[in-house]
Amino acid sequence: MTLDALRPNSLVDQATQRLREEITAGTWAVGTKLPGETTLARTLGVGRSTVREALRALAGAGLVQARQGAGVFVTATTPREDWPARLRQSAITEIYEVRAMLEVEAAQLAARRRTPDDIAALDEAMQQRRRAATGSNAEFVDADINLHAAIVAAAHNLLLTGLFEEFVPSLRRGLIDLLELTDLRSGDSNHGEEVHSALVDAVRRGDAEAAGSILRAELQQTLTRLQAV
Amino acid sequence: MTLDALRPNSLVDQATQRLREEITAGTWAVGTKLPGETTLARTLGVGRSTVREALRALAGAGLVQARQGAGVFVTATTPREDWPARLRQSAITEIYEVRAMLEVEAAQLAARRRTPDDIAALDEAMQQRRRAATGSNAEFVDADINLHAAIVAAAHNLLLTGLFEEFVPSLRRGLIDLLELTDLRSGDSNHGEEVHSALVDAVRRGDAEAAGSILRAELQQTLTRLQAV
DNA sequence: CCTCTCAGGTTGTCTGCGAAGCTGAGGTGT
DNA sequence: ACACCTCAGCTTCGCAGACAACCTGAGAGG
Repeated sequence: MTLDALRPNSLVDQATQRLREEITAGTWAVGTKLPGETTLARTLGVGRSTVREALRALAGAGLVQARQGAGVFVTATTPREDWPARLRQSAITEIYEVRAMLEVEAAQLAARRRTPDDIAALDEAMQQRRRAATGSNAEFVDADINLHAAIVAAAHNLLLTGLFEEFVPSLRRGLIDLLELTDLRSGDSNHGEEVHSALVDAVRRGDAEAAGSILRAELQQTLTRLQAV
Repeated sequence: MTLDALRPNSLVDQATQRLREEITAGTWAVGTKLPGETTLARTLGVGRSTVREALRALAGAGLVQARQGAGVFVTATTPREDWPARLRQSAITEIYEVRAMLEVEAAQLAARRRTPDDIAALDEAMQQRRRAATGSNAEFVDADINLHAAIVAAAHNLLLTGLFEEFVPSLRRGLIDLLELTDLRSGDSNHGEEVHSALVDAVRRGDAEAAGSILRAELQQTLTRLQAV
């Protein structure tokens, strides 16, 4: 029961919420000073310590910043996005779609930029995926995702790598569910071996077009399967 | 000078940091209860209100959650990724590269999924971009980004739309800088008019291949310009 | 074995106090 | 006229104490 989250019970939570709303609404622009603690306490009708804790909560969320002797200043008007939560709420098909966008292009970049180290990592991940063929669905999915992560890493774009990592938990859940539901691996426990092998080879050869199209076809196929479930 | 951020001046900040470190280090697993406020105060050598404010900061960051009468519980061991900050730190070329990945595929999806409303929005954004041709670099960039945002929106993937919005601030800065430095618009204040017009038409016709390749070429060109700066 | 009661512990909130620090007005010296 | 200094008034910071509200688990009672 998430009833706790619905009722903004404590005064601190209420004060935090009201202040957050005013900040996001733009009542105080970025860089401007908030009213003093005592003033806020009077206007909100709460004690000073309550205001202080509310401001601390906002500071923890990255919206304000206090400077002793000077005041509390607005540092941002938009709260930090909670992407993990957002990913949990999004449909698996949407997640997979974005993942496909990132990864197809990443594979092309990887084919152009891969270093010997990258190729070694790809081979190792490929081996691991083969070994995981005898394991559980979760183990197989983990190995599969690791291989894909290695491809993304070979694109040598740190932002992209971080973004992909953000997707991994949702991806993992979605793929495991897919395997549980569709029996895709039955009789073919090492599902997708040839495709992935071809993909790694394309990256090794530096054949960007091949890498991109192989991966696009594979991801597209899985996406339609996901949509069918 | 960002010296303020480096020295964890206040006791609350120090307490917050120490608690955060312990949580991320796994001293207390997710779901477990932290020691009581009075105990923490004694352990950390600070007053109870100081501990309370530190806990509020962690709560604001999504690491802990307090339940009156029960205690303070760990809700996560990894802090929320601060993607805006991460984007600010990333190189503009990396940002632009990822943006290109997302947007090229988004344009293809948009060509397949666009509704009459989407097309109306695209036309409106295109008009606005033409009008902004007489304005400042910042205004022109804003109009340009709005058009691209409209294309992404037409792909009808909420996750993708949110992701793109996250990129906008960094994109805006990078593009404005590029215009300031390269004089790209001098003598051609409505730079890229034909390309964008062709792009919108491709989406209107539902020609995914054309939309994708037009946008890829355009973004690639800008990317090489960015790398040259 | 189930239910109720309750003592002890915990967080929530307020108030008062003093310390530390910033800021701008106004004076001072050159 | 300009640069520098001083300082009063504001702000946040931190502590302590008090009490309220609430949760939890142990033990009494059915």
